[in-house]
Amino acid sequence: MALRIYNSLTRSETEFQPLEPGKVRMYVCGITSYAPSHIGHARAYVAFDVVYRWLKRHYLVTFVRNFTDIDDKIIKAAHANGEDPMTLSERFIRMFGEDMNELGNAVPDVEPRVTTHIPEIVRMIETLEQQGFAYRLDGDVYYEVKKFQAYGRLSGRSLDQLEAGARVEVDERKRSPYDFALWKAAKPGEPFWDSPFGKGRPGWHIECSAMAEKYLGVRFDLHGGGKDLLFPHHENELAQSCAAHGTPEFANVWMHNGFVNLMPEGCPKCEAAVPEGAKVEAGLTCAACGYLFTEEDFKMSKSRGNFYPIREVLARYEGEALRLFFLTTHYRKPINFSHVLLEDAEKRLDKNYETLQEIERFTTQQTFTPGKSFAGIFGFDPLEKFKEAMDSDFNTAVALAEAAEVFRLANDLLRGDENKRLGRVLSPEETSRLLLDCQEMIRSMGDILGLWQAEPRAYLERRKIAKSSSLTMTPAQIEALIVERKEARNRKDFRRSDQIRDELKAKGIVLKDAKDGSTTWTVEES
RNA sequence: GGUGCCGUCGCCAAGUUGGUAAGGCAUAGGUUUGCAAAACCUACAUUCACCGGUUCAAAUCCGGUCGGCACCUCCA
Repeated sequence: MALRIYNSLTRSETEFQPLEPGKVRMYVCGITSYAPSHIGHARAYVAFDVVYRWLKRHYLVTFVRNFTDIDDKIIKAAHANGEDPMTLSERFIRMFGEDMNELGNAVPDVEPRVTTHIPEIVRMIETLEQQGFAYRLDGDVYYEVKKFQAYGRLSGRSLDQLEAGARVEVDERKRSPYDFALWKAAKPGEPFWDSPFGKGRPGWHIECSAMAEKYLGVRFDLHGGGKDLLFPHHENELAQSCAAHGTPEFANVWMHNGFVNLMPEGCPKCEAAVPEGAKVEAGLTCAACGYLFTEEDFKMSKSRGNFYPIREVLARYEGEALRLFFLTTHYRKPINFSHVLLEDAEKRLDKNYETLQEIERFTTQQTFTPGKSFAGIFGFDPLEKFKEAMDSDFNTAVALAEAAEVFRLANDLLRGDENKRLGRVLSPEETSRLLLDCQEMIRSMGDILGLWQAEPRAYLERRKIAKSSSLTMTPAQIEALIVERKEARNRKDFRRSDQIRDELKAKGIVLKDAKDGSTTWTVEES
């Protein structure tokens, strides 16, 4: 089956055909580095990371994601704390890199910055000026949207419609309120570069056009970003690039991811609206379902302005859990951010790693004999269905369902008694071989989704430590009680052994007895 | 005012070129266990906001109603 992608430009899902056989060139709009990146960024870049990984399976991909490192907001933020704009920008770029790493996102092939591409930008503005698409105004240079026939094609609006809406503040000097700055004259105290238009800096939009051209050419395959960028950012990029290149097309396929919505003023669990005048604060319960509001819920409601920094989330949850949470919803649909859902994702991930650990334990202790493959024995191939899901406009929700099937089968195999699906008992050798197949499938799916790549033992150990922070006992004390319980069990003193179990349970520690007689412990999440 | 999206089990969420409802969490019963935990098995939407239409057949198409959201201004 061929890969089909929803194209914002045509508003339809179509089969993907690279411009150049075997190769894909993609551009994704990066951040403006003036503040810590938020969960909206996290979702967008996880979504496009999966796109990148999937495309890499079939093509030689060049992935470009820029940094807009000079901009009004950066200058403003820098002035606010008496810092050099470049220093501030650099700091947030570094933070962004750390956040992306925690989320398991691959590093793009090129991460160009505006400030190191001023000549390319200036050259493009000059071209636009020569072609009659730009005009100068008091040291600024503007793009004249009326000169570009197809303006509005991407976002599906006409200039007439836009002007009827008229929510932009009107700058009387401009020929149209929708004309946008290609170059901005420097005000005193602002950073600037010399140019034929005077001292100044690039406007927003032009940097992406110039850098895309430099690294990907006049035409390329994919252009991505958040839904909010569709207008005006992408519309303007398209207008600039086509005008400067004298071509009717720019990116072949435009992809836009849906938003992360923060919870409204209501209960995060049952979504019951908070009655007028009622107080919502941490420690109170929801009248409808009894859910206990936490500090975070409250904070989230207050910060509807999109500011939930990635690192605040990562301080409490595994980056991989946040990733899994995003992937349970198709990338184009909006997703509601909530702690309840994130905890679900984290629990699911913990169980996945427990299964992976069990597989490892079993298969390293057991030899296997070659024989029929997984698909040959079970009569179906989860990997094929997984691929079909990915080919359907990157349907990670369905892909995840296929992965869940493999995990269930692996657990079934690990039980060691009659296999329910096959209706017979498998030999250890056969079980081992099938488990290795499962492991291989999970690794392979995970390689695309950016999940399940950690060493299970290391992951589980880290989780245990993270969850232990609220514990009143040290691991050594716990281990000592486990030893005592084992002795009690050996002499069949179940009263004492259960007493120890209950004691630990009360402190949030759950014991797990394995078949081989060993006992492990996990921390119950509060 | 303009443009677009969405409303599927208690919660999250697939499915919309029409053909008889994926998966996860939760819940109930069972197997297993000295007891647990985990795991596995079984059950859990004759129904897809509502109303009407097209059709042999609709969650999927058409019209309408109600409800939620986004964009048109910086924003992933």
